[in-house]
Amino acid sequence: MSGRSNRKKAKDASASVDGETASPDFGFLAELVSFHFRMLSIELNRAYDHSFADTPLAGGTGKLSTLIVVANNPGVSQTSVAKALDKDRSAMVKLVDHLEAKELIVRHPSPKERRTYALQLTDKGRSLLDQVTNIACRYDEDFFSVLTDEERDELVRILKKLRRHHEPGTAGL
Amino acid sequence: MSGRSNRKKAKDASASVDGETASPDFGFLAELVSFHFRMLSIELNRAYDHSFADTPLAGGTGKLSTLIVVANNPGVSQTSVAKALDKDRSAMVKLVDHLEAKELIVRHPSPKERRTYALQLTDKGRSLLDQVTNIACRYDEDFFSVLTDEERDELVRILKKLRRHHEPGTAGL
DNA sequence: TATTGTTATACTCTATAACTATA
DNA sequence: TATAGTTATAGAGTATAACAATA
Repeated sequence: MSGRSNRKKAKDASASVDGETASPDFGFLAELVSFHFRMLSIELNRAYDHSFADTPLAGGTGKLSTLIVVANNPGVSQTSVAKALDKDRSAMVKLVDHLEAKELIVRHPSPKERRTYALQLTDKGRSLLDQVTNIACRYDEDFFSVLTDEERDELVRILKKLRRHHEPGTAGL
Repeated sequence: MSGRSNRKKAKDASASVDGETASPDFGFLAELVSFHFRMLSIELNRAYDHSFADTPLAGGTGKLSTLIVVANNPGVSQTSVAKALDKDRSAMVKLVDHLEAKELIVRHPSPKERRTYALQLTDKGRSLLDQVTNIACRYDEDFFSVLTDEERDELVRILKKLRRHHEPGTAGL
């Protein structure tokens, strides 16, 4: 939390005067890890939308991740899925609504708990998941294909380490 | 784009049957780099909102980044800022509207280009930026404080490498 | 024709609050 | 009282299309 000041005050290339240089000066923004993280996050989401454009799961990653969690945990409740994906209960309602409307998921009445639903994939949902699994893996491979295997492993390791310290609830990965 | 299959088929801990285990099975989602990236991204954004809650720049990172880019490139046009931050022109309009309404930024008429505005910070904007700079740096430090210096440097290096290959336009970092 | 700023539209995501029915 | 699902609302982010003024 302290004693870390090995930041470069580079600011080399683009010292703009009238503000209309090709690549503007980002100031201390370029020194923030979170800035680079966020900028890449934009590209990652864009690549996702592009890869899944011709798919019923197009538009945000919520549908795919929900479908996968339900597929691997038949009978889950909405709240469980929401917690797993770090989403809100109310957000999950709309996601399940959407997936149910497309007949990919069913809300079964839960046997023990009359408050909850037991979510399950339909045959159509299972079939679709089989199809998009290839797209998802290729999308992920392609996006990070620039990295060496060592860099990729290191990135995953660092991401998991960060998640362990920032996710209060489900830090069991 | 090929020849990379060192994925572990771990799936150790939580093999749920009724779907109501503490931590559900994420299936192949847990094998995607993008999944871990996205999950951490949620926490990063949450941490930002928390850090800037008592600030005129609360609610999204767009206001802060815009303020910084304008501060470091006095006289930039809206489109330039939009391109730099990888945003849409129409999105930038609302951001500048918001910052202008709070008297942090002014839209000066551009001397040469009558189509464009020359954006500049007001004294109030400069003053605010001075204040929030500390918050921004502390927010970034704190979030990644779990990492060693070497891990942090490696993370930044990998992020920049990925950005270089995925940002078509402004890859000059 | 191309570009800048703008407006309108639409959908995702996130967050909050309040309601219902169960427990 | 606590929880699961729901509904409503709100703002941020992203994307597209179209328009007027200007180049």
